Amino acid sequence: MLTLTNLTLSQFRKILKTCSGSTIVLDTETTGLYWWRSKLTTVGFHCLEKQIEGVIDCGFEVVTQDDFDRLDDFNEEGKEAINSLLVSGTTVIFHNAKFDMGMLEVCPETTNGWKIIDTAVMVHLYDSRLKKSLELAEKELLGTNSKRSHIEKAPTNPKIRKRIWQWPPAIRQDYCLNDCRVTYQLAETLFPVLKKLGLLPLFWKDMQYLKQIYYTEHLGISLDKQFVGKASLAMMAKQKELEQKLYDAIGYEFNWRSNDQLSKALYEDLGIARPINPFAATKGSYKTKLGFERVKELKGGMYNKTMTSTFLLMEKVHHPLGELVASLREAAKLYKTLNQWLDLVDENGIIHSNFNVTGTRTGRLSSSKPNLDNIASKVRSRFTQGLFSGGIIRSEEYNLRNAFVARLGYYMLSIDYRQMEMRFFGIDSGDENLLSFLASGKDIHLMIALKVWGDCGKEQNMIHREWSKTIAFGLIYGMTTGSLEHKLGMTRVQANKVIEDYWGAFPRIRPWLFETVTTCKEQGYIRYWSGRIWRENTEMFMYKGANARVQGGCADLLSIAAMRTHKWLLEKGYGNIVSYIYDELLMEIRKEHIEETANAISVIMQVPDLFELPFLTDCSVGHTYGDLVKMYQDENGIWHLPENFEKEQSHA
DNA sequence: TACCCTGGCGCG
DNA sequence: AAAGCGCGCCAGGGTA
Repeated sequence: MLTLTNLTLSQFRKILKTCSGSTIVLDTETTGLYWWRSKLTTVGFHCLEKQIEGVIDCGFEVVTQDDFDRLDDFNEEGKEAINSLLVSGTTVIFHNAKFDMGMLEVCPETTNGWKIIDTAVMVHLYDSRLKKSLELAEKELLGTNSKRSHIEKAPTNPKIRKRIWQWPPAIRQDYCLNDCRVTYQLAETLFPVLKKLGLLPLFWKDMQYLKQIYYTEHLGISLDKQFVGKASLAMMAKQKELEQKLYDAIGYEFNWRSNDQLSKALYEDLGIARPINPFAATKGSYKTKLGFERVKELKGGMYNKTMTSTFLLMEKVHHPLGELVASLREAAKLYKTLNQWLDLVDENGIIHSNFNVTGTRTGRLSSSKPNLDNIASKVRSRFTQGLFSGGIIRSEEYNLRNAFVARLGYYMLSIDYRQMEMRFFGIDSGDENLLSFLASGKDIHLMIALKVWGDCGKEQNMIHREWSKTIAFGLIYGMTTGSLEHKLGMTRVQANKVIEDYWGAFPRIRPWLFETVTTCKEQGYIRYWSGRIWRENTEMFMYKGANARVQGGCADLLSIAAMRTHKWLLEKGYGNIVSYIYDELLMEIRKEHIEETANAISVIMQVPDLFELPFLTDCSVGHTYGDLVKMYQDENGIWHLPENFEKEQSHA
């Protein structure tokens, strides 16, 4: 193997050209972790076939702003070289492809059709429990730790040791080359393993999906900075006001974020009676979902120490300060979220969230920097345990989804699945009752709610429906009677009745769960409909496989629907997907094509070729992610813009 | 100082 | 150790 360091750009181009059509590894060293604002210091490559590896480097330690600015030429030329030399027939291996591709500004989708292999995704498909950093993947799968010797050569100052861009170029280049070699070894090791496990079709699907997600991340989503600024000020004022109220009530100032201090203030200094913690340590025997009798002393429990969760404060303490603390926490949290967005927005007002393919145990995407999956909606949850999510509508500046707006000439179009997990559970378990409920279009949660609690008036029924929903998932995924008892403030007898009603409604729950655990016990993993595997070796956690095959199965379904949607949108030129939120695709669509798109994508998302039962959707439209209004579906199932849509929207 | 863990809370 | 599941982010508090 010929190793070449300190390459000039023209040497680099020449060698890269000789590797065209082969399999190569590319790795970059950069000034940070954000592809859209960090800069390249180093690019390494490794090609076993041609017995050559090499690295180009900016050639200096990047310390000052001046140094940072000096990187521009190197970046421009380096990107140009890679862009022009990657051609169809070449396979490029990366560890975390989206990042390196972002730094290099290349993607086979938009350039010359070369092929991607991402070793981080390989690791994830092999065993989603493993850490995906190159260092830990190497340790786990190759049994070596080659980074160590390189890091030891780096400057000893702990700050600089973490900043590769400040390392001497020679050490940095060796480090980068080493990463390339390790990445190659990972690919070489894992490829036959994935093949043997029958995971290659899924792997290639994920590589295709990766390119699409790369596209989505680069397009980004437009942030309304004016709204964010306004809301941020409002939150700050609200926080100050509520803080003062709390201090006045307690009688002194303290750090309310510290649960130790808050607990002391409430229960000691103010003398509020300490609540009995419903989630405290449980003793003795209880029945598991599968009917096993388990005798055990469970240590700890939730909220056992400080008893300051909103749930306890509001539902058990019943003191006005509970509401105050909850509102204070909310304002503070929203304030921090808004400020994070201002930090993460690019110079064009665009937010580039990361949609991580390797982030979850089950195969779902996760979103980070910022997380677009958990943005507070206009409906405020009241209970932290998720038992009740209806009721309180947030005022405009509290609805943070208002911050994400459609670009000029576009509307936001959201299409989500109706009862996706219930539907999937019905299919996966083959539960006849559930399937017929779903096929009939009946509101299963409401029906169960009426059966359990009776008709208590429309408003109360809707609350019961929310409870019913949570309980349904809880029971599918292994919630015990004790937990249900406490959460709903029921007696054991009542809780048992609720459970019996559910098991009566969905008789396949228990056998399906049992089969999942048995399969996992036999082979160490379970396999979803999509072919993805979920591993678990510890028997007492195998019940989690039930959730995994539903949650992960839905995720793989959505990824297929999303790829078909993306393709359709590109062909039509009507707009783009801007976010993927578990059971929902958020799109930005040209105003004049909303109805056509809603109808076409609804059908596409049903994936009628994959399952007996179509996955029905709901469509909503708006100017922002926060003001989506449900579209109207006529008797023929055709979607239309809501009545008076423009009029309603324009007042805002 | 730089981690690591935990609690709290937003979403599906 | 863990018996509804899956995330990410922030802040506090303890430890090396």
